[in-house]
Amino acid sequence: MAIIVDKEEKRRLIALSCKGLLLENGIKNITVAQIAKAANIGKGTIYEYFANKDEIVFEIIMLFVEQIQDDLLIAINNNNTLSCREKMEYFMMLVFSEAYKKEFSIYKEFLSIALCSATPDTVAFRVNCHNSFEVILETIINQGIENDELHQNAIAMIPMIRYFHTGLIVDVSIGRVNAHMEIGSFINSIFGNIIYGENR
Amino acid sequence: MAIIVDKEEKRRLIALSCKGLLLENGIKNITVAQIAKAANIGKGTIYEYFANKDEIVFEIIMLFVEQIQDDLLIAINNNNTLSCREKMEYFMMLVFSEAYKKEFSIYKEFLSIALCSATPDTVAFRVNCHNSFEVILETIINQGIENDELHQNAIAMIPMIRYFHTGLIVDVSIGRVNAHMEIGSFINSIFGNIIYGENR
Amino acid sequence: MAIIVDKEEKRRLIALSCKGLLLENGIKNITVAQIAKAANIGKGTIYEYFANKDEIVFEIIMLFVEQIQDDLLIAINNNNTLSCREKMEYFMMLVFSEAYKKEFSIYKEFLSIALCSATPDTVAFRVNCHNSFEVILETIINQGIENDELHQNAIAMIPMIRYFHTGLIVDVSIGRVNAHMEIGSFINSIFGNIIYGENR
Amino acid sequence: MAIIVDKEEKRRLIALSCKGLLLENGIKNITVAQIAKAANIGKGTIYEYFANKDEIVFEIIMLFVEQIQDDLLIAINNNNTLSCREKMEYFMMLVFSEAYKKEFSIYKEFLSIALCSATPDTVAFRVNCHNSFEVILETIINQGIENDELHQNAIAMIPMIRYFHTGLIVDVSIGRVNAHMEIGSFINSIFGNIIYGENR
DNA sequence: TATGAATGAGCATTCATTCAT
DNA sequence: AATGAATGAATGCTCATTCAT
Repeated sequence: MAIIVDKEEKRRLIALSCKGLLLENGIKNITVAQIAKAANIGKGTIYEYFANKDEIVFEIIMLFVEQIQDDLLIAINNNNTLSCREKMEYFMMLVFSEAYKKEFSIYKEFLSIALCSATPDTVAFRVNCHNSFEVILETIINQGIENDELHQNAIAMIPMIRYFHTGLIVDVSIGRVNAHMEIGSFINSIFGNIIYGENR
Repeated sequence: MAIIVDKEEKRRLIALSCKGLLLENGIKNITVAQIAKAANIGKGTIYEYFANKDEIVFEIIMLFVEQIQDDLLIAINNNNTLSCREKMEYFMMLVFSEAYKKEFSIYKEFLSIALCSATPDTVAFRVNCHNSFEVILETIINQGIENDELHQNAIAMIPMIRYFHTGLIVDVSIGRVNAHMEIGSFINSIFGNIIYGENR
Repeated sequence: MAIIVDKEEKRRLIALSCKGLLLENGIKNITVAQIAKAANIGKGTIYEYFANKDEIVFEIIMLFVEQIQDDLLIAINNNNTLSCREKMEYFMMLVFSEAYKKEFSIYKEFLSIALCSATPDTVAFRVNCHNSFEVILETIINQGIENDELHQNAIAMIPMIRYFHTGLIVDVSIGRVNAHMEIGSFINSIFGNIIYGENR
Repeated sequence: MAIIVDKEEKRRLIALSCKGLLLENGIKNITVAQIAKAANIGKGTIYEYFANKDEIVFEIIMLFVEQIQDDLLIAINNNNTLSCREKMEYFMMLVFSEAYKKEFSIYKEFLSIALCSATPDTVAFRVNCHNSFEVILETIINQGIENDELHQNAIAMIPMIRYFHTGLIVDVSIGRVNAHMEIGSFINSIFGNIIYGENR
């Protein structure tokens, strides 16, 4: 009896074989030939599982981003000695750390691609990223509320934090911005009860 | 004697002729042949004024972004009846408005390109963008401080607002985010004296 | 299963299809598009078998020069009624004959290219040419020694004969030199026991 | 009264300004723009004195080769302590010496160009080169005859020596030939009264 | 006479995708 | 199901030459 291969499973396997390739070359410079070689299959076979190159690239990126998110989640959950504030700082800094240099550049490439080609798939994936990100933030903030580090209404900050974080990623990539300092100020303004509006 | 041309001036002129082209096709799909045609000059002439294609594209983008910033500045200064809060909202919403749809997409493309190729020129330009943006914000916030709409320390918010705004641009481009709503919440949290940190 | 092609064999076939093309246009004016058309394959296919245009051109030239050498060898071996002196004359004259006009011009182009771009491949090939040339000369000279037409030490002349011949090719190409006459004199000086140095 | 410039004189002057340029870049990579800059005149002006680029290049090359020949002549005449044999060796070796490395490569380029484009001008120039070369050789050989180093008939060797020398230049450029050794053997065979033909 | 701005034909090379086997 | 040979459209850039001033 012939082996029936689960297409979705095979897509994953192909994508998985390319992680190293992506880290070495970046998304932009990858070719289908390289992917086929890395996955140890024929070029034609790729097209049995993916409609076009973009689909493959996307599958690999998804794998990556999910990986980063898992890392974040694990890192946060495994550090129960940290305060909410510390966790949030840790959480926001992780992608800027030296250890994540290559992953960071892949993430930037994802942003770059996604910015200009908002297909239903990219959108869905990006929404999914948001959610994962927010779940983690929620966990952290909830702990903060329990610890009396934060008010109940801090949950409402989540989208804003996300925008801040994304914007920071972009500006760190482009300009001469010091991520650590900016995150420090930001967290300070949250936890420091700084009031900007005049109380009238 | 042959005509002596002001190179910098000519660069501008060439770039200017291509604004429409860029709006139609987007940055990614533009070719040197198209640029030459749009500027009504020969392909070779392009290379008398620009070292390579990237330089031309960059010049055109600069023109665009500067235009947007000028529009912002004028819009803010010409609306003296608006409160600080209204101005800030207006300021943050402008790029998302229907009238700026095409310019918005050019700006996204700039971000997309800059994210993955941080040349000294892109960095310098991006830093310059920051500054212009911050100058406008400062004007708005200073007015708010004078009006007693904002505390003195509100000036410190500027970088954060910028990151928030950039992040929002990215997420609006990629995901299903409602810019108007998010900006509303954000401004609310600034002007509403919402305290997130527990007062201990 | 897809067809597996012998790359080396295919290189030869492609080169072979271009012999006529080269003879018509000369090496300098050939384009990859022409080569592809002559070989009746796609332009991209060329690059499956050759790293760049130079490699293709080189392969075609090799084909030509090998052909000339084979012709020489055959001509020499098939004319056993000729004396050593006659054979040597025949050998040196062949490339200048009307029948080899086009091949001669290809050889000149090879010299022209090789003169200014001594890659390892050109060098190896040229060394190989030397050797073939010398093998033929050796055969001829050995026969002369057996026939008592030449001294034993005549073998030592081989490199000098080769330089003479190459130099003559260059000068015939460039100046108004009569190959037949020059070869005649040269052979005369060899077989005529002419002594140039004073016997002291 | 306007200055009437002798066209031929101006051609020379332009060519002269480019000697350094040629030595740096080689003939192949030179552009008209570079020539104009080096000569400190406009690009258009070049075409007042030369019909096309080839003509300019040719003028520069002529200058060079003449220079080399002058050097040779001077070197030979200024070394009156040398024997005829030593002079001939010196004469043949000069172009291969380290001091003439760049000039040698220019000469190779000349050969390369001339091999494939035998215009009346190139031919005339090449013939002229022959003559200069032969004049020098004649001087050397005549001295040898006076010194009893050589027979009267040695004069007849001149063309052969020239072919040998040209061939050697080509082979040194292309293959792995040791000029010094080959010249040594050649001179030895001339001055050593080696007889190749059997005395019957 | 001198200029230098403008030109555009010309060309090697890449790579996603197809399809015969 | 798997393959990999074949493809050809698509594009940035150079540079000799012209010609208006």
